[in-house]
Amino acid sequence: MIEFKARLKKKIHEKLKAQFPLELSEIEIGYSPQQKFGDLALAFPFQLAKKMKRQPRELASEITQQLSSPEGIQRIEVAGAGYINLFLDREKFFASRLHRLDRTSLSPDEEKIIIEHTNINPNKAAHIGHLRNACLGDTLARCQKYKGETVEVQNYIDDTGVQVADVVFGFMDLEKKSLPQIKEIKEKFDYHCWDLYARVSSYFESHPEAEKRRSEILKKIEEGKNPEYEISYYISRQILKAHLQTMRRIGVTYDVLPCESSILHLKFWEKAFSKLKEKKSIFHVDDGPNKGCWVMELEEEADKEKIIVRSDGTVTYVGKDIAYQLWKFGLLEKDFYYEPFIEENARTIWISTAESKHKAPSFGKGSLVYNVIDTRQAFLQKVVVQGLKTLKYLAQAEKSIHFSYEMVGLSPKSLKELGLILAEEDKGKDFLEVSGRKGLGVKADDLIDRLEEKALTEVEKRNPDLADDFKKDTAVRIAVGALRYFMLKFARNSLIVFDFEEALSFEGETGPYLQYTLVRINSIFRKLEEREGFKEKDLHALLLAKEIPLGSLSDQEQADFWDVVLYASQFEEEVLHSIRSLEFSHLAKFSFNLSQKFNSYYHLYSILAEKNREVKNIRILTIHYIREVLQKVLFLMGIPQPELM
RNA sequence: GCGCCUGUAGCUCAGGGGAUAGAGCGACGGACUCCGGAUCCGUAGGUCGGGCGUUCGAAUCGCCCCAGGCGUGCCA
Repeated sequence: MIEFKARLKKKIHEKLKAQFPLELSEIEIGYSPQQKFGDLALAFPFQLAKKMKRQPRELASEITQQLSSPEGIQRIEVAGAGYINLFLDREKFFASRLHRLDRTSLSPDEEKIIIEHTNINPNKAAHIGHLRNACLGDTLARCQKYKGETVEVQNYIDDTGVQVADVVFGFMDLEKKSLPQIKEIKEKFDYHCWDLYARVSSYFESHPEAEKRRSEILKKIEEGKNPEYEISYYISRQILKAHLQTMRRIGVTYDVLPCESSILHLKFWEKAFSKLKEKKSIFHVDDGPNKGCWVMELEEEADKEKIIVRSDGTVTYVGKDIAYQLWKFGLLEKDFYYEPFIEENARTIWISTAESKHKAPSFGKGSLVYNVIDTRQAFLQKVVVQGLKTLKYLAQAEKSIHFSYEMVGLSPKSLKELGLILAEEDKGKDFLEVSGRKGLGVKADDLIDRLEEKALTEVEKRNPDLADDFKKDTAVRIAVGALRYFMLKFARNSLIVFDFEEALSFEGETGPYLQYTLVRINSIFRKLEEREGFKEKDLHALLLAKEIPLGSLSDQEQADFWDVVLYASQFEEEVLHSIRSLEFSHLAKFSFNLSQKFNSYYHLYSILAEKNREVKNIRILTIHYIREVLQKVLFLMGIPQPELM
């Protein structure tokens, strides 16, 4: 539809530009709200009427005369106060859609796109908030790749921060364990650390004197070659592996894992620091409360300054982030080394190192960078962009995009289900923030386990005779479908108050509903083959038709057929719209609406039982078209396809 | 205080300046001698937080109020 509209727009402009003051960009082609108003609608006569000081309706009819019937358009009508409604030539349009099924009208705009997402501190298990992040980031990556872009997915690992140090403290000082003893832990390691981290946090609250030990651990981790460092290294790598495995379960993967430890050892910050000083992006403060710090003045609030380097000379998190952002654009004049971290489906995921030991691909040097981080970090992301601006990297500042989204909260009901007790201060709240520090949250693997369990029960109910492995595999797909759709269906600025009942639902607007729709379509094709020997090649023969003779359909069926086909044809527009607005709830909505339209159609028009060959063939082509679109859109959302369910 | 975000049906949420504001859940009532009922059809349910403005046209844009959330650390 994108290329169809583009051609049409040009044609309209050609025909009108001599007589009307109309720019190509002013012609917007929208969709009519109802079939009786046609398929496409032009509203520009309203603007034109104003410009020319004339009646819109009158102008619209003049324009309609002038346009006659462009190619592909069967009829043009003036409607309402001045709309021009276009009726497509359905037979030609549908045939051309079928011919274009394996082509795309999208094309890349960038050299290379970098998407950073997930970024979980490697000191505890992943939770539902992280799942939202990963689902959004992964869907963006899939859509950009579909568009034809070169995409690199980075997952930043903060392996030297206080969170990891806290768990080191937990193991060494609270549990009194040595590294060999830690390695013997049988329990799921990320789960063990989840509890331990919460214990450490509350320990620090009641034992302020332990602070000293905490800073000592931090220092030792940075120095390396001591038990604290060895343990921290073990923890962060072990938990990172657990995170990657969790994400693998829902079909999310990465290209490279840049680590903070590498940034530290390779002195990325020092390089960035000298650049910032050189360009006077940051200033040394000589007196006042921030005496001794290096600060950046904030664009919008001139009286406020953001500390980049503390008075003791250590750099803050934002400072390191600026260095990392410069690296992503290839502007730092420094680079990481890499080694393979794990193999996944015959693909290597690389992790950054401080030494050159392996031949590795080149990463970074993006032309467009997305940072998928929740909205609470908006301020810091702004500071990072301002860093680029003050360094005069204006183009890159424009191309640093904070893909922000609201957090996932917990309803008091789901807390109760988890057996967690509300703190006094939290009573009366509608929702609670997920907090790793407090151990407050739904662990990602727990949720996926529960989804799989429920899906398995449902599969058992419907298909008791299938092989166990097959049932299990199907349940996994359904679970992933349910989870990924759930994470995408909300607009990104909408706070998700997590509720088990809602998340575990497989009916209505859910992933399984979409999967079920596809399974149904496939089942029709399977039966066509079983009962009538209708094969792939027979379908291909039908697809070649130059025109589809819709005359054999009843008026009502023509209308119903057209409703679903015209909608399905908007797929790539939806992809583009979702990318541009970073709003993948559009894509989710589209897939759901399309499924709904199919399901209604399905109940009205039988395919297998239809006697009229022409009618039957059109129906076969219709559901094939829907299937093709639905498969693509599900893939973009990372929703797997079950064979049966 | 300042900045960002949110307010739409009982609940959860969609709505890209355009024609009669839509789904899902829940409630109630129905559906094929069947291509899979994880489905479909119908009914009830709305001062789009309030006000003013811009516009041929506002849930959508602007301003002001009201209510809520999140930022605003020499934490990350």
